[in-house]
Amino acid sequence: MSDKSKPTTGRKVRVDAERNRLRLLETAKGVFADKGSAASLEEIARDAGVGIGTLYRHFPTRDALIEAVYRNETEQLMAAATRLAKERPPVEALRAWLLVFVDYMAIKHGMSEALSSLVCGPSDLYASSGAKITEAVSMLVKNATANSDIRLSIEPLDLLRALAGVATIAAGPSGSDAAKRLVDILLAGISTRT
Amino acid sequence: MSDKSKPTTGRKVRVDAERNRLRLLETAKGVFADKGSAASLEEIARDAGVGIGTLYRHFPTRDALIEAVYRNETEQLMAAATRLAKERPPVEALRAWLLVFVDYMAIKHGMSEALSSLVCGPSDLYASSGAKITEAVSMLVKNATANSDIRLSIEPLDLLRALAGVATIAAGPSGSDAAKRLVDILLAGISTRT
DNA sequence: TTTATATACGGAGGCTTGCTCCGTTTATCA
DNA sequence: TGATAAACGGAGCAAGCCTCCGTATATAAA
Repeated sequence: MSDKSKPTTGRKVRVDAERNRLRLLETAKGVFADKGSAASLEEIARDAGVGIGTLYRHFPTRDALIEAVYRNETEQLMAAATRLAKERPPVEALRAWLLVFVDYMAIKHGMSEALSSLVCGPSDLYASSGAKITEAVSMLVKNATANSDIRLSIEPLDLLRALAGVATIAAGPSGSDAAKRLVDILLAGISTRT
Repeated sequence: MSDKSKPTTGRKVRVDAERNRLRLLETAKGVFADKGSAASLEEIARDAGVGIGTLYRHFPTRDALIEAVYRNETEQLMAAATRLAKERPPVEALRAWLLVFVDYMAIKHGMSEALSSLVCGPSDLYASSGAKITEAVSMLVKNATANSDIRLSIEPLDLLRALAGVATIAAGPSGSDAAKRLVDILLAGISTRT
């Protein structure tokens, strides 16, 4: 993270460019949360007070913008995974993290949609963020299996996909509750304890 | 099903109208499967060899078309539920039906997306089809709980939502396998047997 | 068979949105 | 204080959604 984004030139990054980039990210976060990731990019540019051309220069595709917006969120999920792994016994850490995941999806309405694509990734677009989340959940799962708390007969990511599915489809508070109950069912389903 | 759609008049339904209706349904099924339910309606009309106006007369909204396309599918799901409930013990019937559900979602790529909306229904659009599927899964679940095979701590529909989520997000054969493993985990999670 | 007419057809056209291109403006550096 | 590389931003084209209405035709009556 020490590069100035343009190592090929001596010029510093212009402050207006960086400012607009941040304004766009902030605005996009709000708009995506409100209207889902299919929201109008023109609206985002307008709300951010920049031209549509500026938006497209910073983020050449819709997906590039989405990825940038949610990179921050995925990093928080990663951090939570690391912290929980240290603080709690394996299976509890896993449960707690899954609940954190559900909360993230619930709070940011539109985010669940984005996270779905992200968790999936037949496209390479979300590859880096997706890889991080995979890493997080895999670590938690590995700890729990090593401890013989659970037997895993499914890809760790598929657990997230199921949660993402419920949260995506049934948005709102009731969907969140459903997702939380689903966490218990899933954990019971893969538990070695009777 | 004995009405001629226009009981207010003596005229028969014109054969060209019915033919175009069927062509549109058939074409839409293919295009939705290929490109998801956001596919261009103009393309569907073009492929079906009719004008865009004709498409809109038969199906005033995109959702009307989607609903019509998948009504047939949901009826098959209903039929399968009824049949399985008669032929097998409760919990097996439930498992078998969930697997049928997964297969449906896997085979028709684009359908999973439509079914997601359908299974959800904050909109009334898919109300009738959604209600049928709810009915089907509820019956199977009720049988199994009455038999004390499972304890249900979650809405039956949420089971489908989880499956839909996995199938939607991870399309293709691997997604299908994942969804099938998920069925086992879910059933283990709500089973009363240790 | 011929005629009358209800009904369906289909595309032009108005509108919105996605995305590109390029002339104008401005922050940086010498 | 220029020179200039870089960013800005909106005009403009393409594509899609949906409506409207003149034209074509299947059906029913004579």
